Amino acid sequence: MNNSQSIENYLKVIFNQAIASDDVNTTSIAQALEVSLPSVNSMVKKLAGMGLLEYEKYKPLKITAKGRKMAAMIIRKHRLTEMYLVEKMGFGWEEVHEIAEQLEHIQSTAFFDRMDEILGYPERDPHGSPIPTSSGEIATQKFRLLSDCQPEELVTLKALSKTSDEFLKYLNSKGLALGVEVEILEVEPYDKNMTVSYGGHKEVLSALVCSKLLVS
Amino acid sequence: MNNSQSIENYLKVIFNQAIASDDVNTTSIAQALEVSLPSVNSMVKKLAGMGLLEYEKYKPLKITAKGRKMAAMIIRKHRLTEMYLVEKMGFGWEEVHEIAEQLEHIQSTAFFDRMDEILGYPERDPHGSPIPTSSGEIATQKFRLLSDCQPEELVTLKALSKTSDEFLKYLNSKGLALGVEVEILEVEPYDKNMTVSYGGHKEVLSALVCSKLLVS
DNA sequence: TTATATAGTTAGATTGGGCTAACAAATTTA
DNA sequence: TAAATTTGTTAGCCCAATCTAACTATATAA
Repeated sequence: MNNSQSIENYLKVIFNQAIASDDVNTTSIAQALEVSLPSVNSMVKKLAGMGLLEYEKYKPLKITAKGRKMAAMIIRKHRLTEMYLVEKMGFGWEEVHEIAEQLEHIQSTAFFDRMDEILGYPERDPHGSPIPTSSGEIATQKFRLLSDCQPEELVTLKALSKTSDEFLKYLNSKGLALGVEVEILEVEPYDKNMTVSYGGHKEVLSALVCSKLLVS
Repeated sequence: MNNSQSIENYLKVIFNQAIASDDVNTTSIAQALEVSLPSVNSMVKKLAGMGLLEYEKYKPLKITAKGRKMAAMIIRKHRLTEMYLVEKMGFGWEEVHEIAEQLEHIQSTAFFDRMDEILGYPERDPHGSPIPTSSGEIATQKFRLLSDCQPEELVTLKALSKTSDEFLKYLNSKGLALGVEVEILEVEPYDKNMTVSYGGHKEVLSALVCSKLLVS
């Protein structure tokens, strides 16, 4: 068996960091997975041996095409699962990450392909992140941050950038969901708090919140 | 984390063997899991240490109430999954065992409880085996073997005793499914082959097949 | 009832994935 | 540019789960 859960978790983290910065460093992997640096070091060597990474001592890591593809398949499983749990099993978008973290390691591709089919080949998961296709292609995110928008703009909430259960619960409490149209009324220059309007009422959103909302 | 997949697999096998013979021996566990005897020996000690088994050197093993309950929860996950895959995802009954073997190790009980709810709290899985409740109760099988029936009896196929993909495919090819009414026409004394009638046609079923069909 | 076969156990090695402690390279910053 | 900090590496250990080889009980059969 070539792919353990451990290997898959490393690959996923590395893939995600490669999107942000192309070069990946060992320390950030260690932090993301909450393991020690030596653990990362030895796993990185193993992944390199499997042709999933390019590794040279003391140099930044690079993920290979093979590694990228394998990571995409894991992320596909994760995001299809999240979508299925929300759409077909009635879970809330704040409940599904945890469950999908476990299900993404299921080997059977038939299982996920059937989910995909039942869902009608969705392009995005419940948090607006793109779902890789069964051939490993993944759409590039092309949304703006709400925090980069100006007063008087009218935008639609399309996705979230750094989610967590708490953040999702906060959004629930504010009635914010994907697809909601938001008008920017005012930006406070000092702390970048935004006063916005949606669903017929006004809200003040902090800079922290606005930096996690992707709109178009 | 107290329950690894390995522990769960041992427990499941031990539970199943305890149904058949109450006392369980090490060798049969080793065969079922395809591991060596020393591996079983050390795992058995660990399970005993966890209070799931009673173990004394050179004596037959006994599963404790705690062990039985934990095994029931794993089997519940397995059988609910099989039912869900067949009823809600369109898989054939010969495809689901493999997938359920993996899904049964998912921790989230909410996931399985939701399946249960969506399925309407089914009592049996697609192969007629009872599904333990969320509190760990499991219905006792009270069917007869088709091979124990006599000519002129009219029985209904209720469950299967020793399934495999090949056996299920064979049943598919013969149009045999749970709920089918079968009339026993003749039993050949020499080899116990049965001539039966169902769905408007006659078939001859071997003793091997008849010994795997549970009827009432 | 003794010999043999079977079942169970122990000792010790191996592999995967993790750790700490100690050290080396690279990068920052004074 | 030299010193200090951060980042990456190596050595060596641990634990879970497996294995083989060697041994001990128990059960079976001559």
